[in-house]
Amino acid sequence: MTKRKPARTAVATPAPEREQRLPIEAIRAAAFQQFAERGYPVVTVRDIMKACGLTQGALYNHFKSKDELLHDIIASTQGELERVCQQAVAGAGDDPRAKLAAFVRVYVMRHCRLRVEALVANREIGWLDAGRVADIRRSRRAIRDVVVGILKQGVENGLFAPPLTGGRLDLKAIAMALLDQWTHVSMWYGPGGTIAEEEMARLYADMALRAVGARP
Amino acid sequence: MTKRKPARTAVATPAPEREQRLPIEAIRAAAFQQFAERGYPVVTVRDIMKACGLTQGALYNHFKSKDELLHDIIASTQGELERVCQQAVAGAGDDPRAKLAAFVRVYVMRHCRLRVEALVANREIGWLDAGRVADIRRSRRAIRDVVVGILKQGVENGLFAPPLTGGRLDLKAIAMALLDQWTHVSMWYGPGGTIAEEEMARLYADMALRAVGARP
DNA sequence: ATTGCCCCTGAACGGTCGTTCATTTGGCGG
DNA sequence: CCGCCAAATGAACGACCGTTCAGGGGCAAT
Repeated sequence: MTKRKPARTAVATPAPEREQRLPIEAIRAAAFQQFAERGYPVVTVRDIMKACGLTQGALYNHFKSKDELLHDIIASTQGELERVCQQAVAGAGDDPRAKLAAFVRVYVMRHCRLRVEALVANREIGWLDAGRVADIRRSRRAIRDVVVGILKQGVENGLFAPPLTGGRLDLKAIAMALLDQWTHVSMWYGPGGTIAEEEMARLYADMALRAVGARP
Repeated sequence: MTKRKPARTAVATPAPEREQRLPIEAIRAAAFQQFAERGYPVVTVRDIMKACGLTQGALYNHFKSKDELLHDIIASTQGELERVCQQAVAGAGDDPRAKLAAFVRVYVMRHCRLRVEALVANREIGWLDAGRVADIRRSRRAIRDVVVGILKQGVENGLFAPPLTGGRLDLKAIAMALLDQWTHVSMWYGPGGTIAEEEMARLYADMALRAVGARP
């Protein structure tokens, strides 16, 4: 994100990368990579299109604007995240401890494995104009509410005993704190690290269950 | 951060804001505000200077470049954060539980109170060029190592029993996870919220002590 | 009154940006 | 072999960027 010019790692193939089947998919992939590495506002349309072997003008055969391209790739990532999270919870039985563990496992592993996509979806959302940003925020709130729901169930069943906030129980704040932790794994987890995704997910699940005071 | 043009909230005073004593301080304050609201790359030099009643060229009487301005305000924030964190730990006695609680308290309260500064220091660091980013990263590592040190002491004294990662104890990963949580309070905590800074700090300290398995 | 200095002004410069569009390309059904 | 149309080209456009710089006060010391 530091240098403003593309890194140009190698000059072996004049047509960079291997040919993607659909040009629109190649554009999406190149945009993901470049937005993640250098940030939306400094990545130019020319950069993206050069990275998939086309010229600037060709972008507008597939997207109305650079802004729509960003929304497209963020929305697809965010939508699938919401889907897999809800699916993980739904398939974890009735025990809120199992639900929370399943949620953390899916959420953290996805943020490790799809590091680039998660990074773009979480960091570049602010560049969308007001109209497009609304449904992304809605999806985020939905995910947060899934966590709040699990916590609420656990508290009602007497299985969770989370810390209080000023004498009161604020599950929304706790859910935000936990989600911040899980989300930002994508900022520093690297495949070069010594910890496998599986172990990462386990660590975070353990910490979450302890933080909310889950009965053993 | 969405709109590219300054918000222009009111037109009451043609000279916006009240007069700051030193122009250089006014520039710093305006830059903080604008970078936090809209992001470094889309805030222009003209925007910043207009916000403190000057014209573009005057910036270069105080800073060598826009880049140096960003580094200046980030480095001062980061430096003071490092200072207050180390001071909090030093003045908390020998019990690692008290040290950790004191650290979290200072760190979280600072990220609530100085929301704007924390936001800029954490989000805009990537726009600095490689030379300037180095000492910011060093300071961040130093802060992380303070946390790792507290955890290590607690484990050695048998006062902390943190979760394992693949059979091994990875204090660095745990410290990163906790710091992510504490740092990103500045992303969603607002003075409009119903939770006071004090209670926020207490909540996060409670969660941290539970997460690392502190003995009661 | 004059000097020197600091600070500010605002036009100007060379680039680069997102986007448009007239034109060319290329593959395919007939 | 022809016509067709979606898709790609690359020059062009207007706007705006960070930075420079010659010129112009204002004010303290001389």
